[in-house]
Amino acid sequence: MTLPERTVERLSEYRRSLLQCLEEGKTHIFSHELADLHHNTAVQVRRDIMFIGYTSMQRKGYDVRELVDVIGDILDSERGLNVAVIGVGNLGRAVTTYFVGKRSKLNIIATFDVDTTKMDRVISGVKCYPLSRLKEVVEAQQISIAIMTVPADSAAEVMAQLVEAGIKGVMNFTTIPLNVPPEMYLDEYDMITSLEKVAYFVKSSQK
Amino acid sequence: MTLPERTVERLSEYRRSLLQCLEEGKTHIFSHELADLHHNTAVQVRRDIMFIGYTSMQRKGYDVRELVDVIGDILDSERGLNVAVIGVGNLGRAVTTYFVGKRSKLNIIATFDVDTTKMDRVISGVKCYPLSRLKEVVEAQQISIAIMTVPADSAAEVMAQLVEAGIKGVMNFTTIPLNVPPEMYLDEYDMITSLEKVAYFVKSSQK
DNA sequence: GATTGACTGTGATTTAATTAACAATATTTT
DNA sequence: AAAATATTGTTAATTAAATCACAGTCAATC
Repeated sequence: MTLPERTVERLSEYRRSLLQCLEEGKTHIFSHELADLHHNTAVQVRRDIMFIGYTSMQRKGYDVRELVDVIGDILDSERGLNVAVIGVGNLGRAVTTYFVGKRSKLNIIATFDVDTTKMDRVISGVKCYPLSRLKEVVEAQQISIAIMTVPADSAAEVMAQLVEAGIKGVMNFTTIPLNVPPEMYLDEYDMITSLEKVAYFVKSSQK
Repeated sequence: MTLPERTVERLSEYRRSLLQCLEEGKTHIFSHELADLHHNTAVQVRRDIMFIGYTSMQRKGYDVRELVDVIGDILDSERGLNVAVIGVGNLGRAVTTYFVGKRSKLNIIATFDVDTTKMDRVISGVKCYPLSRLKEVVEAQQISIAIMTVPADSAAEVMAQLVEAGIKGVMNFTTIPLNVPPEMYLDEYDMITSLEKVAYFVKSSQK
């Protein structure tokens, strides 16, 4: 059984808040509290939690620790997954520093770039390799996920190399939509679209 | 009438491809061609275009130029909207350079940061102001949209200042969900969630 | 000039996601 | 210990989004 996409997203977000709760020493949390933290309703929270089959201490709210663990069982792979960032521009650097240090089963363990002057640079402890060594490094280090932050004009070509290298899932931040074979999971995010959407709704609300 | 959120997103994406077509001298495009460019179906494209009330030259496909203009009428504000980037870290810089130069009715015209050593630095032609001058600059330059790229721990406080300054729409890239008054439009994007989602679907597909 | 083929535009249907409604349960209050 | 309260888990209803199915149109072909 695979969960609805939106539920997966929300679980990831809930977990972040729950970990925060743990740090603050909060051991139990009600559905409406979790909802309030996420522009969300209590019913939605309960529904999401129902999907993963966890059930609470009735009337005391959810046990934060347990819930974190159950979400972990769902979202994380047992041994963790290795991730590479492709393209060490501003965005690539931002993403890399963003992730490193976040406790997680996802480890960014390599970055790649065509620009050989960037080789062996280390960003937040992560080493940069030449793109030509992609396949070799991906195989040696068992990297299964790639984050694409290359310029739009090289995206298609680089994508082909990722497929060839055996990457299983891609997070695409370039502004052009990419095509991938069906067995590969692809998620795309386009900042310009997001901003245009904000602009549209701002505009609509004003008149 | 406001359009469905997803339609708005897709229109923004279509426009990008259409502009690309124009550059290549392609004057007409079929719904299925546009669909193929966007992991999408021809019906969905036609439905989206139907929403904006444009109708094609039957049988020749859509007139690319006209369609770009119609989408512009929908998405863009007449005089354009001014945008500020709040937080000049890696991500803030990436976003800024990303946007500048893209022909668009959205102009990033200022960045803000608390770190005063960054003042008067210019990123891709955009000047950096101290956060303390937010309200003043926002009013003087009629900035209506903010892109939040500050560290998580200062996000809530900065958000309050944005509200106070009269910002109408916010694109939030910090990892904590923000609360805004109902008249303000907020869109949030969380890279960690996206990546965890990719990991989940990679994991699910493998067993 | 009838017939075919290639598209578009759109009502009807299906599927996915959210929300409402409420029974069940545990806790506190009276 | 009965009544009131707060909260969950879940079925049913609703809404939003995507897809199907097909009539209508134009241009090309027979």
